Amino acid sequence: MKDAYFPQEIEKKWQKIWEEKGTFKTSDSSDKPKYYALSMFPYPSGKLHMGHVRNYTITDVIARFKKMNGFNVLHPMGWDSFGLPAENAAMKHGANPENWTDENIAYMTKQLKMLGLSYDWDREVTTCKPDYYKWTQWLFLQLYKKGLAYKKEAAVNWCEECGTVLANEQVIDGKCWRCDHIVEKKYLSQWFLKITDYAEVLLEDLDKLPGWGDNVKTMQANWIGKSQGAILRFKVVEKDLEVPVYTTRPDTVHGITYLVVAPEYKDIEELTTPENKEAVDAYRANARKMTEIERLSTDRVKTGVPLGTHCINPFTGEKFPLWTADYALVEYGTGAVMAVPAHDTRDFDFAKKYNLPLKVVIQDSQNPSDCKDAAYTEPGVLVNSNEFNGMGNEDAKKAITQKAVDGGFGKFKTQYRLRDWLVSRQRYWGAPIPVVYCEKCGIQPVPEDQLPVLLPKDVDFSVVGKSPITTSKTFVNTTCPCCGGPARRETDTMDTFVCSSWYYLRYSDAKNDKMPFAKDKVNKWLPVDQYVGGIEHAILHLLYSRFFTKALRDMGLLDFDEPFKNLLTQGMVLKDGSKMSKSKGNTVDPDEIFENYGADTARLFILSDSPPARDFDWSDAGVEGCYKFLNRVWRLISSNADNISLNYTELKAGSLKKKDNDDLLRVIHMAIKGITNDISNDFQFNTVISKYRELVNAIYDWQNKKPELDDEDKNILSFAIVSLIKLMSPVAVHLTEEAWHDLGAEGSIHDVEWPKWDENLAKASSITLIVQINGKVKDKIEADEALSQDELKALALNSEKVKELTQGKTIVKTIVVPKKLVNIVVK
RNA sequence: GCCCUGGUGGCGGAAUCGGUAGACGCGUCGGACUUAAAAUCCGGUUGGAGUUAAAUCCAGUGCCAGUUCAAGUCUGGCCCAGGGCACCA
Repeated sequence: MKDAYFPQEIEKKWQKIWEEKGTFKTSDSSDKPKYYALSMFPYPSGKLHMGHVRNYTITDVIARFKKMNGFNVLHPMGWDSFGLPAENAAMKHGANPENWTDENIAYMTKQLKMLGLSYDWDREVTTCKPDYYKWTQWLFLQLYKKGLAYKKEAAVNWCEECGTVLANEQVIDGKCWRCDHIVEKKYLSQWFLKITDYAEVLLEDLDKLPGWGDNVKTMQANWIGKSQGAILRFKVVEKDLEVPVYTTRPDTVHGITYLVVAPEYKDIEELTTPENKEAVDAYRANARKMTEIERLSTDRVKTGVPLGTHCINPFTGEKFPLWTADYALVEYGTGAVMAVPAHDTRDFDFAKKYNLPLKVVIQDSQNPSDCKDAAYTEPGVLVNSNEFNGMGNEDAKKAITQKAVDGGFGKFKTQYRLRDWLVSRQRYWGAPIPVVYCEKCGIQPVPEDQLPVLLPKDVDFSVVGKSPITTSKTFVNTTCPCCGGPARRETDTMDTFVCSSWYYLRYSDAKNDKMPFAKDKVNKWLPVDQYVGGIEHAILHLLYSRFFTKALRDMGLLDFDEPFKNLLTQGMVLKDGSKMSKSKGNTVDPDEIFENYGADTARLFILSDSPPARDFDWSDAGVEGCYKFLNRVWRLISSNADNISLNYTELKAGSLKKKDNDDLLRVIHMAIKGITNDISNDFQFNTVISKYRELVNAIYDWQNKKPELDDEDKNILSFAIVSLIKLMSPVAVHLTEEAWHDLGAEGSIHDVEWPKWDENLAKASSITLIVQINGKVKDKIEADEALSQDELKALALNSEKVKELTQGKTIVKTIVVPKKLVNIVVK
């Protein structure tokens, strides 16, 4: 074994050997229980960043740990390779998105291999390749057959910068998720996936995911936005029309003093009198011009105009006016709101501004309010509400809705905020939506035996204002699969999130050319046992994937309800307290770290300083520290190469004659126990690495006190070093392999079993008894752990310290915690 | 406004059940080795009081109460930071 540690040399060597020997291939047939460890696959943007390094290292260590613990592990990797950056790069450089993507994949693959990740590359999936997107298209057709994919004209989010529509989930604070451009509303005919059919079960099944963090589950629950209430219908006085409203507060129905419809409400023109038309039209035109951000700003002063017509409250017979105001949203509920200014803060503000009346119908019986200064929105008892007076408002919600049901003017209603998923994109670099339009036959799905619908090559990427794909004559013009007549192909492609909604299924059967995956294989490997990725996908990818899994289950393609059993959302990688980004110029290039320190140092460091779920602050000194530690480990092994034998005798409790050797044996067992528990318990890799250091420090300390080693010493040292190598092998994958072979081992360290500990040895030989007086530590006594509670008590009371401090005081009582502590309570 | 997460030394962070607060590392200070430096090794490092040095004592886990023999940990009420949702009726 060489004296000095040369990571660059040994890392390349082992990467090559592992690849040749297929060390990390996964077999479909194995007696071992399965374990599926998965990182969110990357977009091939060009180069890995530290966020990738962190993500993949975490998953890799998990995969290796599970493999050593007897699992048949699936740990695959692939590329989320459709999407706009490739197309933008193509437009800028006159290249083809495919070439740009391929080059990036090749470079990033090389980087992943340099990191020493244990992927089974035979299962690689690349979403932009026809052998993958054929099945994305096939799945789209299955959704279409089930009525879960449909086309409709709707107000949609449009990003001018990206030249395409976006899903609701891709609009962040009124801006495009990708380019930050302000999103506009457009009326367009677009393809949607009917995720709303699954709103209830997507919400309910969050309870089946104890392995997900509450933060992600709450974000999804908020996004789905379930509320329970009622639809109430109000007759219009001047017209033969009704206005239905959705409300969660039917208990306040007697307090309605006006009603608001959204400026885009479908019957608004009918509901406007000729005298009010001019003002209403102007208001609506103005609302149209406003951006979503302006319109949805909560601190904006509410505005509106009266329509001139009125409704009748069926509960009171009272007549009240209709208004239009942009605080009513056309896309939620019915697009109309019953206004109860006394019990809703928004209605209160609006009523105040326009001097609309206010009627109190709910009161806190202890402390009634007249609601002159603020709306009363807390629970209470009904007043001014006819037969419901005196009823608690929660009961009244049911009773009043029931009256509306009985009277034929209302019903109970559960409402969700979740909207259907808009999946068409007016871009080239995506999976073409497999549909053609025929003048005679209408929308026709492409027959399955004609899949894939390939992306055309004869496109002009320099076009502005439309999708490049529309410039391909060979693509656009086609024949109708139904009548054989001339037809036009759909030129929209699918949102990349469609491709990524099922890739984790494909890994189970990546080479299948008859099906997206075989049912037995997908059922064997899925659900994913541990999914690791960034929090930014809390709603987008993770919600879409859950929807896909449930839809595919209902089609009989698979037999499980949820795709990801456990989810670890890793924190961001920061530098100097802020997120690494090119614009801030605080990025660290993984290549430089590999070159200067090696991949093992990078892996060790990225796991060392913070628990995986928390943000990680990159520091150059920290990297240096990890590199030094690996050198220290290397020296420990290389300087002892002659003293270490892989054929050491197994050491049991009491088998060692020397006290210091027995102590070291205990330290080793404690390390095995501690490290195993830290990984098993939420993957606390930062403390795992502390324990590596403690073990190494302990071995050095032990050795520094021994000028000469006899047979017993050599035996315990061998056990110590072999245990250390095994424990470190999931993290320092190259160094441990090199050391393992230098010590004369035959097979790979990555095929050995995880070490086991003996409970009797995983603790110190004696205990430190803590002696407290009134709960404060006053003394520490080394004691035999076999001592009884009475003996411990006696020991504590006999301590000089205690005698001194209790002198002249009364001992009220004494609490003994076995093997740990004695607390003496004195007055 | 609602929801989630977090708040512990100069810094990152540790502390299964309520039972030694600050593991391990970074930084820093001192020492050894060296002609010197690097590398390496050894030691100190929460604050304050105290002492030639020690011993020792006091305070301390965002704030205020509470429960308990004992609270970083449990309960109630706040404050702050990060993230999510938001005129959703």
